[in-house]
Amino acid sequence: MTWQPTPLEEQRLDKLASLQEAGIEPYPLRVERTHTSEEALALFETLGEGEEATVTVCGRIQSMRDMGKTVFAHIVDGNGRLQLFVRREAIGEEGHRHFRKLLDLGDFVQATGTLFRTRAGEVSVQVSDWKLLSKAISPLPVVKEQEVDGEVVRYSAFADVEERYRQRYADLAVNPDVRQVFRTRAQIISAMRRFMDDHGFLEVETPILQPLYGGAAARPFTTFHNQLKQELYLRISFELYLKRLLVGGYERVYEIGRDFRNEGVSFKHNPEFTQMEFYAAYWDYNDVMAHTEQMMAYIAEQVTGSAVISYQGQEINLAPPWTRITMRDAIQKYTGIDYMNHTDAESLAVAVQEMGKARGVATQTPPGASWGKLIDGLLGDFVEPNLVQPTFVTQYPRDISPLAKGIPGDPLHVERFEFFIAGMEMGNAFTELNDPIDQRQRFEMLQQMYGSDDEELNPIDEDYLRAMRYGMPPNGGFGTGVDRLTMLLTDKTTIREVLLFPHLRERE
RNA sequence: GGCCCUGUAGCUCAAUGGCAGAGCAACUGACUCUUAAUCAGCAGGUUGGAGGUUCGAGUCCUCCCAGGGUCACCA
Repeated sequence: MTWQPTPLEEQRLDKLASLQEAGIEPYPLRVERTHTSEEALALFETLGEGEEATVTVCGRIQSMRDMGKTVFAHIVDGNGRLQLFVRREAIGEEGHRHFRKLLDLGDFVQATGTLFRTRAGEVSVQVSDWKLLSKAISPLPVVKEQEVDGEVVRYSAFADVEERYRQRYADLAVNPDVRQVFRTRAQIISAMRRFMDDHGFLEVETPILQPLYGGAAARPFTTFHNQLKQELYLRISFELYLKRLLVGGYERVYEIGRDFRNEGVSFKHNPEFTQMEFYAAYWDYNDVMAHTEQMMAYIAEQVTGSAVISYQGQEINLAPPWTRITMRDAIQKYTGIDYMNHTDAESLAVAVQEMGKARGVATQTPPGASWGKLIDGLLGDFVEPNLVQPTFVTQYPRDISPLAKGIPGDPLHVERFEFFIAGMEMGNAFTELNDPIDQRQRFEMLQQMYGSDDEELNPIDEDYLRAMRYGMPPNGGFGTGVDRLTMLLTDKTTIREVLLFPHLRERE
């Protein structure tokens, strides 16, 4: 949609013209900053009696209080804010008038002057010269803040969630706490990367555009390469490529990147999301569990200063060791059903229905759901919400775990775990299947289970099987959602608050 | 996709079916150090969109759009 200036924008365009008439360049090329606001404030504290310091600072005008002869303005820069004290005697009649009349909230300015403390006690810049750096045409939402008993109270905050997401730049510009969320997110990823690097893992990048998709049960996005005349899929996981690298001789690899799943959006689902997966040769899922709990505690400590965090008013302790419970015990504990007494889908569905009736709760046993799917459904409905403290749920049904190694003597389970924190699934891992014959059978079993028109059915990846036939070391693998981890460590209840530009429906 | 809720000035919000309002921002001015500055004045609207009921609709009805919640779906 083309831009039609609003009346407020027309006023600012008029000011822009006045500035240019006065010979002021509204979008100059060069900036002469000597100090950030933070540095300027620190510098002032080091000054001795009678000492002076001149600084040139830059930032966006956040507030302006015009007292006639004197104008007080706060500018905000990357890490803080600073008050400008603009006095007519100090900068001359014209500079004073232009500052008062032609600048607006939202403009970027540069100001030069000496640091001093006002009568009210705030360290400020006594401006002797200023320069416009960028004229803002559209008014940012006005946010006023006041300090009451050390707490910052905000007024008229920009709060409409839809507009905040659609215009994240404006959200970030006026809401410092939002800026902080994404700093924390960067720290989380940085700490995760450090932990992996320090444990001998090699960071790699594998294809996002893939001729075949796999590694998860999800519908992919499809696209097309014109010159190759080839249909391509955006990856739904990294798994099959990372394990090829173990065949190639790397012992420990990981990747942090974007996965794409063509599914519904919700408070914990976005069509593209960030995952970290790793694979370690000679590890089994017990080793992966130990690594997981250490890593999560490390990240929390690095980011929040403690392995004990607060999420939605609940205290959560990420320090190892975490609770470990088998799937069978977990289901039994929270539903009363021992699914080993119902080892086929039909019988288990009956047991689930009876349990639901007895407890007066709705249960879902969709026709055609496999035994494993039913168990997974019970986990999601009855167990997951209770797992507030970090918990590993271990030993998953084989039929929903086609890439995990079986447990010897147990035809129904595999060495797989998921871990849960704050009632949310945070990750998935297993002792990886490295037997190419078994793997082919698992893939073929899936083909029968899903039916050929089910889009969640992964095509059989013959190249992956070929790689495995060259010999893949036994290994443990792991995947976790970085967005959900960020939600946890920033105390946010929706994934959109931790994505800079969450996906929204197109308007009009 | 089902159900529920929401959409009014740039921002935050009012308005029993009866003249669309307030605060902040803007604009005009006053003011010797203010900090949600203050004071005086002035302006700002297709009430998300399209229909309908009614003498009269921001308000009631239908459809559509967008968002939120919830359920379904989603390893």
